[in-house]
Amino acid sequence: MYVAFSKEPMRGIELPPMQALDGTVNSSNKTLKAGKPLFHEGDKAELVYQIVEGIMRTSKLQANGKRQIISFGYPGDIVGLSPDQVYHYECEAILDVKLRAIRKNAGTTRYENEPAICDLFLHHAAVEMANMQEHFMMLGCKSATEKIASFLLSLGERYGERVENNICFKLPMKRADIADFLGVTIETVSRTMTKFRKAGMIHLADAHTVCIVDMAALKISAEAE
Amino acid sequence: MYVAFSKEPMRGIELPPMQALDGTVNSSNKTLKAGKPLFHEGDKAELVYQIVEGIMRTSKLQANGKRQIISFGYPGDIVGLSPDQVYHYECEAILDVKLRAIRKNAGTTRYENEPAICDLFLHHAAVEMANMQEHFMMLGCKSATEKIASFLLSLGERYGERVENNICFKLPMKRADIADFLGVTIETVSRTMTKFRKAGMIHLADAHTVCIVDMAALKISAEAE
DNA sequence: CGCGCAGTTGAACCTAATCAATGGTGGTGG
DNA sequence: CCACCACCATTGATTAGGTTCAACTGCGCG
Repeated sequence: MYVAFSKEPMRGIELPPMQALDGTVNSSNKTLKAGKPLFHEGDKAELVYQIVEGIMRTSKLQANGKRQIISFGYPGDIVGLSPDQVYHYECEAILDVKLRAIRKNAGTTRYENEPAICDLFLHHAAVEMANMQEHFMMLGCKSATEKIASFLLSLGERYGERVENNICFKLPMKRADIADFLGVTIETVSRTMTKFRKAGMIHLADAHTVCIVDMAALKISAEAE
Repeated sequence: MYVAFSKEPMRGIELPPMQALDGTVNSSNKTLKAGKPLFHEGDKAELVYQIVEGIMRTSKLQANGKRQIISFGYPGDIVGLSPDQVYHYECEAILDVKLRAIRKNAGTTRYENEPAICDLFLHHAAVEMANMQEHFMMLGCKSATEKIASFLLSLGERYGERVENNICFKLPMKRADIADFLGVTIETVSRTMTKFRKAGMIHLADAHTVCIVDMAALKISAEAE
């Protein structure tokens, strides 16, 4: 689910056979329009989902209105796992999404009797935790320039396609999402992207289409102290 | 394992019966002196541990030498879980610790055949992830003053004892650990603690013994925008 | 007694936030 | 079909919070 630095391949194929949920036909699939919430922090945590198609964001809100984006969820990622009976974060669609409900939390959060699902979730959680640890480095140790360079590199590594020797990809999220993911302001994201563009490190066909032109320079920007 | 805001009680008692590991007597227990490492990032991940006594820290290092403390581990917490065959962070003792090795990762990271352990780890992981999400808020959304106030409050809530109407507790870690946990400098930690002290919000018997004198004021400092 | 480490305090600097204005784009309705 | 509006992104000027560099203090231990 994490964007930052994961080398983990998508795992959508590894799911155990779909279960009938509540006996309701098709209750195990769901679609959601871009911008719509899947659940909110504090909602009763009934279902765990896997993203089949589209992109989501998970986030937490502070009392003062500030928001921290926890992760961007891509196909294969799992959202909604909770240690108790409520969700602990917001989850919204950034693009139109298709989801599979993997499991209904029928009054328990324990999985002793479902070893296949338990193992799937645990493995997913361990991957996610490793990625979250990378994200901590991002938030705690890096300058704004380093954060944005790292962010672009990680998206390029994972979702980029080679076009005429450049690595190109879409930035489906808004500048505000990137800002809240990296713990900087919208203005800083914008200024830094412009700086990279003017330095010839990236090319922006439009605000949401990035080509990494000078990978080496971008890597230096991502690690420079 | 997380310090920030978890309401989860200690879970040391919930462990399944101790397993014989490699047939070696007592190989399942371990002690470590303060300051000594349990494992390093990149080490082969053979064992998962539960802290029985003492306090640990887990951290990651950047190329430029900067360090991010991921968590402070207290008794009951689990360290060493990994999605693959290597540890992804450093783990060191802050005080002398006693550990139980819960499981040897004998060439696999999957737990389908051990539902009790899998469920234990998954539940722990879900708690930990919820706590990490709180830590993201800390790093991404809060000012230095808010970070340090929040940190003191969370320690007070969890480990504090009431002494003459104040909440008192030990800060076993160094200022540098707190700084690297919160993503600020040592000087900022020191200055902010002094500020709280001079404002009559806390009392410091020594640098590692805190009493929260004015809880309400500290809570305001932790949330003020 | 003196060394070394941890913590505190001070002063100058700098990065990124804030405040403010402008440019661009997509969608809606006249 | 075009005009208008709302939202998003960019850019500029100023400010402030936190870092950096530096000096000093206090304590534990050989």
